[in-house]
Amino acid sequence: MKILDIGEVSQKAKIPASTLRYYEEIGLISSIGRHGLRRQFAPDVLLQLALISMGKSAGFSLKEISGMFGRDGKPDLPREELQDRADDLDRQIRELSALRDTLRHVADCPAPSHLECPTFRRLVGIMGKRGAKKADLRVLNVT
Amino acid sequence: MKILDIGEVSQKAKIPASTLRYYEEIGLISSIGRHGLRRQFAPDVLLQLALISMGKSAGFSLKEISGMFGRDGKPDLPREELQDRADDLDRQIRELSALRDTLRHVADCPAPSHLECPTFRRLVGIMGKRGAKKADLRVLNVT
DNA sequence: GCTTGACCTCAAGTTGACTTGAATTCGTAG
DNA sequence: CTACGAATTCAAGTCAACTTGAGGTCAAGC
Repeated sequence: MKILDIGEVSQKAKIPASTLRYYEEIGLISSIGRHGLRRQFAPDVLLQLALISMGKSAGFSLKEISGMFGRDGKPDLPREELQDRADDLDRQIRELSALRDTLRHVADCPAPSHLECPTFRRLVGIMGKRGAKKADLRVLNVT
Repeated sequence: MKILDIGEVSQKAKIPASTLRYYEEIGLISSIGRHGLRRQFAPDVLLQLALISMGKSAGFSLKEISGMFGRDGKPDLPREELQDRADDLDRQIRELSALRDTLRHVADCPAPSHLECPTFRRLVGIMGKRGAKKADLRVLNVT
């Protein structure tokens, strides 16, 4: 179990040291000791940081992320809540797929205004799956 | 083509009027006139707002979104750039899928610390597709 | 033993995306 | 004609997630 100091973590995870300090400050990750002043981390922190990165790219706040795989990789949340999050992600994945297809269509379609193009409208329409459950509120930023 | 005033747009899109004003201010959408003081919008604005919502949930900034489907639904960006964005989305969709699977696994797996669970590590490992192209930088927040 | 470079702390600053509040202006219903 | 409610402007405030800067500390190499 090789111990990493903050510089190595920063380099391997491509995250500035200041951010790692900040993450520790808010309890998202934790250092395992010091070498002089230097923070030392267990190698697992790299895995945690990967999770954090994914969580962020899914639009979760750092607070939510720390609830999902807290300080030591154990979730604070009940199973049901975790399944709800997963369901959110399914919805979001469908949306992103529609967005991706829309983007590719826009890149190819010669129509002058896409708002008039039926293909475009159909693609965007995929978003139109209504039914605002609690889950959607986060996604739609309706708080 | 029925014209909508800001209240209707706000209600149908579930977006506060203040936000709509803000979006107009930054040139993301545009109103088509006034009725007294009240802003009026073309119905297409609802489609645009759906796109904006998707773009946001994909992690794009409002500035990027307005580059993709600017003020009247026409992209400012060259095709190549749009395809790059779509590629980003593909990557992100893969990540979100991994995250979703990880979440479901965490909800089910009885292991005390997930960092020790091989299934967990494999799932998170999907993220490990390295090769930091310009595109990844945004996703990874390495600017 | 001294220098150097990477790290430290702590407070303050930044950015993006909105929201809030006070004072004002319409248009419609009564 | 007046009251009402829904919108308006504009400046200022908020929040999350970091970043920056000044001034200090340490351990490893020469």
